[in-house]
Amino acid sequence: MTTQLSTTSYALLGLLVFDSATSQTGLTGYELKQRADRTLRFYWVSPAMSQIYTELERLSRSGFVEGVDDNAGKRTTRRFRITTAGRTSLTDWLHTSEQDFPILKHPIALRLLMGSLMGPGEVESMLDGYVEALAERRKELEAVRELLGDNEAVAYPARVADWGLAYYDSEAEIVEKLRRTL
Amino acid sequence: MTTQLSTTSYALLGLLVFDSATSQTGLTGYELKQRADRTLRFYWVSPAMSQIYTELERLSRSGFVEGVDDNAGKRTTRRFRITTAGRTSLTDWLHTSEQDFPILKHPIALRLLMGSLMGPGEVESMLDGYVEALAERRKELEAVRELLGDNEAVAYPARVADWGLAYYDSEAEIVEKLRRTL
DNA sequence: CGCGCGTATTCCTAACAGGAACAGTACGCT
DNA sequence: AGCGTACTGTTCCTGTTAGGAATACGCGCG
Repeated sequence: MTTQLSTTSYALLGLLVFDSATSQTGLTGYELKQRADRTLRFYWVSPAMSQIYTELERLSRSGFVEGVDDNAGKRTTRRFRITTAGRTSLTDWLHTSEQDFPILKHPIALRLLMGSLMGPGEVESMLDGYVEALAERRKELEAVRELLGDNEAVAYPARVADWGLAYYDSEAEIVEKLRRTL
Repeated sequence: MTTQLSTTSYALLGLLVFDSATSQTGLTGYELKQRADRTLRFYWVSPAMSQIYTELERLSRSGFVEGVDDNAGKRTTRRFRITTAGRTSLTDWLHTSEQDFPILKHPIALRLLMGSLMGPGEVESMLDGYVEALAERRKELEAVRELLGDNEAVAYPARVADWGLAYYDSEAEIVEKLRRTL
């Protein structure tokens, strides 16, 4: 009897697993959001704050995470750790679930589709802007990649980062080539 | 005073513009869904039926589309056409709005992040499965591309399709290379 | 004629985004 | 010491989106 969770739930569980490798105390919702912003957003979405807290609530009810009140300092916050049940659920998911195809929401491609409704210079400058944005993104991801180094413990995250970098490179190349055909 | 619409709204308006080039009668919500499934889903999401109808309702209230009852045949359906106001709104959007960065929801990359929690063979077979799915997708998009041909009227959609094909190729290459490093 | 499939629409529910609101904490500046 | 500001931490609200179930008509086929 496995409780059904959303992919985003499992993504958060994953973050908590990685945290548990180096820390006993667990993470607050706020900290979880920061980690998601740093890494998850490149390959998935970084969930809204509101969603993180509701997700933690749900995971907590299912027994996959446990929230402990932290009274260090006057202010009380809740720190969440993954439970063994949570670990099991996560690995079960990794083993069994259908992997579905990536979803792309590509506003630039969508606009290009209607390129005939735009002026000729406009399409070009849109694509140029996109190439710039890609370079920026690449730089951000590069910083993450360097942080990972060649540490064996984070070999998989490093591979994913490399994947992302290669993707940005190829995307930039495709768009530049495309721009020249206009 | 431009009414604020979602990107998906504009995507639907775009479909209606293209339709209006070849037909007077307009499209039903159902037909709109089919067109979205055929083309939009590669670069954006194909909205759920429920969303298409609510979107049409909203667009209709804003005066960007007009719905006409169609009594040909015994059954009454509503067919929607874009209005001149709708056209204006769409081109305004193409001209002025911020273009934001694509959003990728990549379940495979997400799983690979947690590769250390999976068995060694599992990661490989996951990637293999993905490469296969990519090939299938590519074939579907190729069919769309061939439909477009080198017709000047759909030059932009053809370019977007080419972009998509190049993306699938590069993605497959990256993943295959990645798989070899495991 | 009855069955199944494609067409067409509506409704319901849960997930999700985004931001406002609120409050405590830390730190530097004067 | 007091003040402002930025960061941390959580909750709430509203609207949007996803997904699927439910309904119903039409058409063609055995």
